[in-house]
Formats: sequence, C-alpha cells, structure tokens
Amino acid sequence: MHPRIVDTLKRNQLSVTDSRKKILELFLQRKAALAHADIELHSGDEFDRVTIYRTLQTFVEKGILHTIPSADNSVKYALCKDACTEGHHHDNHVHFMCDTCGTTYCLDHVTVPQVQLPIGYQVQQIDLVASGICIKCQK
Amino acid sequence: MHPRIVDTLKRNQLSVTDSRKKILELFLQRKAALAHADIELHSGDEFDRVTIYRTLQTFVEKGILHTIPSADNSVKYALCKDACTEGHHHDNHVHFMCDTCGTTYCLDHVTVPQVQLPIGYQVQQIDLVASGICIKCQK
DNA sequence: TAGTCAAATGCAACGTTGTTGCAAAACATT
DNA sequence: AATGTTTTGCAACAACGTTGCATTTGACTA
Repeated sequence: MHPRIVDTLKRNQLSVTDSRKKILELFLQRKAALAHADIELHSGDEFDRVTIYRTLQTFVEKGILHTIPSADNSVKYALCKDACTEGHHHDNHVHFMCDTCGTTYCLDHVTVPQVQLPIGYQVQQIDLVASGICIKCQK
Repeated sequence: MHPRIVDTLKRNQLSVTDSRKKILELFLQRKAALAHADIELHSGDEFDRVTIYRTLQTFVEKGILHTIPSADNSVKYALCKDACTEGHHHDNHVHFMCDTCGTTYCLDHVTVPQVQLPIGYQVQQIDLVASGICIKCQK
C-alpha cells in the first residue's frame, strides 16, 4: 500500500477505513482522473455504491480530490496537490480529456491563463478543459 | 414570435414543429444558457420530457446550440453564433457561471486564450468556464 | 386542397445515477 | 477490552436519461 495513504487521511482528520484507503490508493496508482463509475468498476463488489459517493464527497470537501467539469454529464475526480486544504481548492491547472480513450489528465505544469472579463463579473474560479487526442492515442 | 426562428430551422433542414419553435424561442428570449430542467419548467406540460431531450440533441448536432460543461453534472445549452454548422462547433468564447443565482452566461466577446500544452497533446477544443458572482448579484 | 410519405411526438417501460434514513458494523480513544 | 462516535450497507426512493412503437404532425406533390 502506498505510504502516503494513511498519512493523508489522518492529516485531514478522517478515520482510516477500508474503503477510504482503497479509493485513495486507486487515485495514487492511476495518474488519471476517475469518475464514480470507474471506481465502482475497479473496486468490484467491495463497497456499496453509496459509500463511494460519500467518500468522494468527503475527499472533495477535505481538499484531497478536486472535480473536473465535463460536457457530458460525467464529472471526474483527481488528486489535489498539497496546496489544497479543507474548503480551499487551488487547482488552477489545465485539464485534458482524450476523445479517443476517454482518459482525463491533470496537466499540473500548465496553469490556467489570465482572462479579462467584462466589468462587473467577479471571478472566483476558472476551469479550463482542453480536449483532443492524448499522447498514447497518437498513431 | 421571433422572426429568426422559422428561418433557423429551415436553414438546418429541420421540419418546423411546435416544440422546436417554442424551445428555440425560449433560448432567443433569455440570453442565458438553459439546462434541460429549465426548459421543462418553462414549457409546462406542453411537451413530453422525451421531446425536449430529443430536440436539444438535434439542435446540438445541427450547430444551433452548444453545450457548456459544469462541475455539478448539469450540462447547460446555449445558442451558437452563426459560425457553427452541422458537426462543426466554433464556440471558443468564455462562459461564466454565477454561484449565487446559478445563471450561466456566454461571454461572446471574450475569447479563450491560447494555451501551450506539452508536446504530444493534440488539442481539438478548449472549454473555459469561469465562476463567481455575476453583475446582477453584486450588492 | 387533398393525398401520400417521411419525420417528429407522446407514451410506456426501462435502466442508470444520485440521495436519504436508519440499523449494524467499524474505528478511535481511553 | 469498553465506550462513544463515525462510517458503512441496505432499502427505498427520486431524478435523470434512453429506447421502441403506435399515433400524430409536417412537407411535398399532384
């Protein structure tokens, strides 16, 4: 098991349960973002659907995961960098969604550019999702 | 009724039906983006849920509407500019979602900035959604 | 303007996705 | 090991979205 797992949970004042460990491990193993359905698949019948919903929700609240918007009603989740704390996300990196394999990547080193909005719009957060063909799917 | 409605439908080789006219009119009246649920509310019992789903789908395919991604599993739809044609969307403007009133705006005059992605990522489309507080909700 | 064909709609039924309340089980702490 | 708190699983439900098919509507032609 990944050494960071128990540590991450404790640091966020979460009790260390099987489902939380397994779900967190899944995110640490795979580098890509995961949807609820992906987790359900990869965990088999190990946990109840409801537990997965609640765990994801908890992780987002604690700043362990962040959500990635999509245009097809299938929100994905990915690990936050250490900068995120409870209630305060700072995931201002670009996301990339591959149209071929469906994988969603966090491009941690690509920051979201400044955008000049019309006067009166007070911006709190900016999500930038690029889509196209990822490295692995290039022929 | 808005004069552009029948024209838009015919230009896209769609038969002019009541539901299509009403739904298109709704988008022309309100400047903001609408979710399926919004349309269902505003059309009362006039059409079946299924008809709304199918109409939205058709409009997106034809390039009349485009979808706006969101982080909460509630895709919204908004009118495309004339540049969009069947199967080819060119909606590279910024979207703004108000956290207070929930309204989603197309900022047609704010274009999505260039983003330099790592080598190997072939970008097809970029969605940029800003969120915060809109003009009307500023106190 | 009526007749014909193709397309769109409404209905019913179904599957998926997400939520809530509550009892049982697991965890943290002493 | 005992206690109180948190988390889980189950059941039931609500919302969301899809599909097939009969009926209706719209487009087109004569």
